[in-house]
Amino acid sequence: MTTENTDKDLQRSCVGFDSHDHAACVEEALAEAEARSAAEGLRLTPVRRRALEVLLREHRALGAYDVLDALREAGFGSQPPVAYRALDFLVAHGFAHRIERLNAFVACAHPSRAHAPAFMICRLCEGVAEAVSPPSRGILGRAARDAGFRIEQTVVEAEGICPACAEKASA
Amino acid sequence: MTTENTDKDLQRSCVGFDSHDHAACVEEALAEAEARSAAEGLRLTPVRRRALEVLLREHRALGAYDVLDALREAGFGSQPPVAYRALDFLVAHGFAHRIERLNAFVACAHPSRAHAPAFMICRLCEGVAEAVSPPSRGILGRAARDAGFRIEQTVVEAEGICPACAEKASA
DNA sequence: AACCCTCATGTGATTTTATAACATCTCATT
DNA sequence: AATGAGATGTTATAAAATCACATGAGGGTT
Repeated sequence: MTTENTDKDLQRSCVGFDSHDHAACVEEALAEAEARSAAEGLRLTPVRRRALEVLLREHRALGAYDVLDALREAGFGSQPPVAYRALDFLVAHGFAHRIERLNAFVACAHPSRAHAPAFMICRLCEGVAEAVSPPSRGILGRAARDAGFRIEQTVVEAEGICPACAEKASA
Repeated sequence: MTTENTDKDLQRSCVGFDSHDHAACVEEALAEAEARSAAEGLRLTPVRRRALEVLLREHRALGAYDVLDALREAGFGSQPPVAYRALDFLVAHGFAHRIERLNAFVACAHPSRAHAPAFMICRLCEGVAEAVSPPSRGILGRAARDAGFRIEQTVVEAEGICPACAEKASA
């Protein structure tokens, strides 16, 4: 985690897909998560908080075992359930999302607001951008209405090339 | 596979999500696949054909290992790559789709026509319905255009309750 | 304080899903 | 017959996820 700054910086520059003050953005998101947890009686325990921090810092999709490595290094348990349970909590309460396509997880970019997330995943830099989507619109909403299908949860993910990587590739 | 006719019938009645002459639908789809393979020089070999037939018959999402079991029973190889390779071929050429949410595969409901598929997955009967979607519309298309993201592939899946199961539940 | 209850954590073992690596086979072409 | 590309088969292993069970930490009650 400390030996690959070049790679990480590339990823960050690509993620979002715009640049920003990342340290501040992590702090802010953590503070917001704590505030909401307090308000809603959620138990954002040390492991859970740390797992969220890891996702926020990396700012891209991380596998459960990547998170587990980080948690182990931070002195928490070292078995898979440790990571999966923390991630389950974060996903269940909207602090993070699961990216099905990658079997991986990202911190939510729009926490504390109900939304059906849609993701753009860069195949080259692995960056993940989250778009807010008005629920029940688009093809799925229409098809569901036509079919009489009751949607409970949606998975909307696009894989492709982000602007930064496209530019890099063409240069 | 032969001892659960009741369950399978329930599933079938739920899938699509409408009823139809399933045997004919399977035959038709296989014939169509063969015709297209011949036309495009694709090699729809015995294993691949059989894998497609299995998916068509079940008419719901099957895990790779379910398909493998069926292939083994049919006298083909019994190791995972046998199923994964056949499924890779089917997916690559649009005869089947992968359902990321379920780590499973379904036969394509609209083969021989380019489309970005969208799925409705019933949480109760495991039925899967496929909607045709005009490419690059809806939330993803808009978000991608705004972000300058070049979409190569999309995953659009909704999980919920199909009409038949909803009716059954409320009855 | 002692008790109880609930939820969270830690660990070992296992299951499920997927791929790597390599030998053999098939079949069209030369 | 010789070649070569693609398909198949097998062994082994990797990657992702869950099960089962013991322990622990905090509340609330008596």
